[in-house]
Amino acid sequence: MSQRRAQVLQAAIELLDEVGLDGVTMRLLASRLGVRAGALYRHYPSKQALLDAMVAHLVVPPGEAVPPLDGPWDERLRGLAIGTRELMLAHRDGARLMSTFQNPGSEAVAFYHDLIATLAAAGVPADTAAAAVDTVMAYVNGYTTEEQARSIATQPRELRDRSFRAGLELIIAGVRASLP
Amino acid sequence: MSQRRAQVLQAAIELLDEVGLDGVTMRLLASRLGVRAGALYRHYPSKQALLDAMVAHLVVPPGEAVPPLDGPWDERLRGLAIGTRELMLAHRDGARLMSTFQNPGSEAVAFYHDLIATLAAAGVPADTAAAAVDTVMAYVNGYTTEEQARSIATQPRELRDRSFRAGLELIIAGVRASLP
DNA sequence: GTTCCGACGTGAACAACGTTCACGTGTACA
DNA sequence: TGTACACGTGAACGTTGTTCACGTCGGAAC
Repeated sequence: MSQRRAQVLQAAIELLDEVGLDGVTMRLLASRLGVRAGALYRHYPSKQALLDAMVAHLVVPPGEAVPPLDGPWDERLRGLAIGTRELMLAHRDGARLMSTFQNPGSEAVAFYHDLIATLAAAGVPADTAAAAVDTVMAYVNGYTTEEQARSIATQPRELRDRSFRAGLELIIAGVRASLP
Repeated sequence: MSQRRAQVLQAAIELLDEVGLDGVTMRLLASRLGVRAGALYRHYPSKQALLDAMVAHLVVPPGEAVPPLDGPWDERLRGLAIGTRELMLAHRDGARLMSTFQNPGSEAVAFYHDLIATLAAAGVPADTAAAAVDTVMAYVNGYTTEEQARSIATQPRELRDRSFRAGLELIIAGVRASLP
């Protein structure tokens, strides 16, 4: 990736945290870089392409390895859920930003299948494992999206954490109850 | 509600099903009514107000009673989840539209508390009941949002129903396992 | 019957958005 | 010295939500 391209991406992420997703404008981003809006199209063919690059950069910060995914199956499921939520909460409107991403990406798909296989190896029936992962992901998306949409002047972080964990443990208990 | 106001709302919902949420434009909506865009502001102070009215109309079609909510607690929880998803799937981009709504509305809050009280009366501890409702709602939102975002050229409705039900039963099983 | 009012709509404008394009400008390499 | 390339300019285009001074028309009041 070109040097300038990376600078644009970096500035876009910083701008996101400052003004939120709706505030990220090609003109405003350009002005932060001391440049006119048209110049950005030298580096990204469209705003959507830039948003996609932001998601990819936030999901897998280059040079960082994916978490090991060890331990019993419930620990892995918990790790997936908590890690994903943490990723989304790390930036303003993180959940909404992720949902603008349509292209799942081959490594994300691979990660998904790995996780299911891992659960299966840990004793969870194949179809239950798939349902468990899907359910947890839907839950995390739904919970975190609403959490960030209404994050102004509501409960403190600790309470939201507790509430999130309570729902997660409910799902895990359901998976456990479905084991042979 | 004024006569014309209701016509605008009706046309907006029809337009939503035709062109999707992103296609709903004040100018296009006005042209469907044989009118210029500015005229719409006689009836709704902003586009957001119109979207809010659409959500309110779809959630509680005027003149229709809320479902009875009887039976054992798991039946009620199932009814909530399936009914909410059905509501969202009834219109194009329904889930995304609902999520543009910030104002929960007093009757929605009342419904929420009623449901929790109902679960409690059916033998679910108060905090477990609240967690259960929150978790189910987050799950439904997450599942249905993704479902509609990727609804083009994917699985048929029946398969998506089965997958949704599988996740829902997982959560219900989790609640059951948390009972004293 | 005239007057008045309120509901409704017009048409033109405004600011902001994403995007395009012909054109510059400087740096580095042959 | 010349040329290729990366980068940026500035002005425009079409679209969006929104505003506002101005019309029009029907019905109620005097």
